[in-house]
Amino acid sequence: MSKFYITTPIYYVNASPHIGHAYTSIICDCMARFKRLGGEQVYYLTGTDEHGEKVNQAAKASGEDVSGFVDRVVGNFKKLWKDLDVSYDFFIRTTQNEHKEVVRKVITLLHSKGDIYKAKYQGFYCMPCESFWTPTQVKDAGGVCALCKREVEKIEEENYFFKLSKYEGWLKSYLKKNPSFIQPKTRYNEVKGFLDNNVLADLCISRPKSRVSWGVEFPLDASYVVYVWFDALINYISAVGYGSDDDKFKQWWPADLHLIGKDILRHHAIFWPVMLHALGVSLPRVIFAHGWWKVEEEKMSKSKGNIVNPYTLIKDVGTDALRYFLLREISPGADGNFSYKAVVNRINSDLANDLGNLVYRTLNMAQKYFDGKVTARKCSLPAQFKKTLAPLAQNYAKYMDSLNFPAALDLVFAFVRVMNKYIEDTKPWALWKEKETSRIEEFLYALLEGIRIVSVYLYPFMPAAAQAILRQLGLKEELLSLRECKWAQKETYSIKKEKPLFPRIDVD
RNA sequence: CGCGGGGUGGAGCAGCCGGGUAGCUCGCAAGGCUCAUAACCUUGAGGUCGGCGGUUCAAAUCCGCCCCCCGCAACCA
Repeated sequence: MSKFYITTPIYYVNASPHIGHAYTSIICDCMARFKRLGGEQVYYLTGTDEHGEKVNQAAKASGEDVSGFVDRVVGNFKKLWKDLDVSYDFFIRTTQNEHKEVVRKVITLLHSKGDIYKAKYQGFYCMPCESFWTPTQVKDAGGVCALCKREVEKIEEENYFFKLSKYEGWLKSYLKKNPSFIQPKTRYNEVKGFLDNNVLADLCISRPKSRVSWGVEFPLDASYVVYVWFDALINYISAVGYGSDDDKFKQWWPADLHLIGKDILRHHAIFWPVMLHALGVSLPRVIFAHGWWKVEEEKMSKSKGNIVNPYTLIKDVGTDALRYFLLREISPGADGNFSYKAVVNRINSDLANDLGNLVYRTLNMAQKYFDGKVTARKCSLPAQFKKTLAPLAQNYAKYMDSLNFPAALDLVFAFVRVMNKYIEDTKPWALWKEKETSRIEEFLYALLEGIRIVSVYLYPFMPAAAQAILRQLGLKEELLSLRECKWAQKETYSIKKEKPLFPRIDVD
């Protein structure tokens, strides 16, 4: 049995989760569930990044002590994942001792290998960004922080540096040899372009406690804490036993997929691979950066006040419909536009009209005509089913593996539409008047089999709906496996019809 | 000449790598049906594939030039 280790970024806890966080975790959840459907052993890691001055300040701003504050925000994240049916296997917090231990081990090891050194640093520091700038960088930016354009502070202090520069050549050749390491392709090009146009400077990985107090204490020098990103990235290995549980680490590492947002591409595509290489640890197989949701064509931002709250959406449309919208509307590399109109439109046409109505009308006929008991009769696969089911079976996994969720769903819904058409073409209401009961039963059996198969394919996207379908077909959840996507697996159906899966949403 | 995306019927997108009748969803129009969530099914209207030029028997797809839009600040997936 093969394994699949998938990760979200660890979310920064200076504020509560919004739709973007939900999107990232839902993508990973869809992948994780898809892999489980295929019988793979999955380890789905998520968690929180809790150090750094910004967290400290956020805690102060809300009048809480830091550890109470982070606990509370972490609670918000965990609750959201529960409500969104995010099936992670482990939740790591960078404030956990186990993690901090590993961070210290990593630094000690890199130091012993000669990749960390202490140096006096002269330059400029941007407090809010926790970033250093050389005089040239500040000058180019016009005398301010090159990132945020705010005032910088001239500083001269000693810090610890990680020798990124030493590995620049290695990283370039690694990327050249592994063109699928960073996905999608545009992001790969971006990283390559960045490396071609810039010289990698060594990375400052310590912060004096006088300035940043909330962090992992630097192992070589108690007057410093570890730079928050250096601490954070290590979660991907500390969570699976690096430096503490060799068997576990061997079982799961390397990660098969680091899913990230495009904003943190450089940390994952440059710092992280070099850190691992310097440690002598193998690299993750794929780093995939997804796009961003715009809201009504505008960038989502706190300052614009247009942050979409996932809880409001769960309340309005439900978890499955929200997951479906986010995964169906755009494929993960691209940016997308979020609007309530688009959400409602998508739900009504795909979920209520096509899928929900198909299930409802089919079950209704099964009850009306056969009192809910439908048995296989000459259950050969209708020709029109075969025509769409074959490409579905053939390409579903391929699309899922490449995170092309819209393409996978298109295939599934093409089959849903074929079944709706099959009902029109067969005209069961006419057959009923002619007392052609055995033909109707054959027809209904075909539909029930088709719906059963659809429920399996939809499970990664809408786990609760898939389970509800199986339940109404009188089947057990264990049948959620790609192996079950074959025709005529069941002999009898005992229908237990419930309310429509997805009620239409009326807009006022 | 900074870097990276993008410009395809009313809207949103796929197709472009490996040229060969322009595809999907929504919307719109007409019709059909009634098992069904005013749902479903059929048919139709609607595109000089940003512009110009080149390669080719043939270009949305390859090459060159040009125009326009977005990101490459912060909060932040």
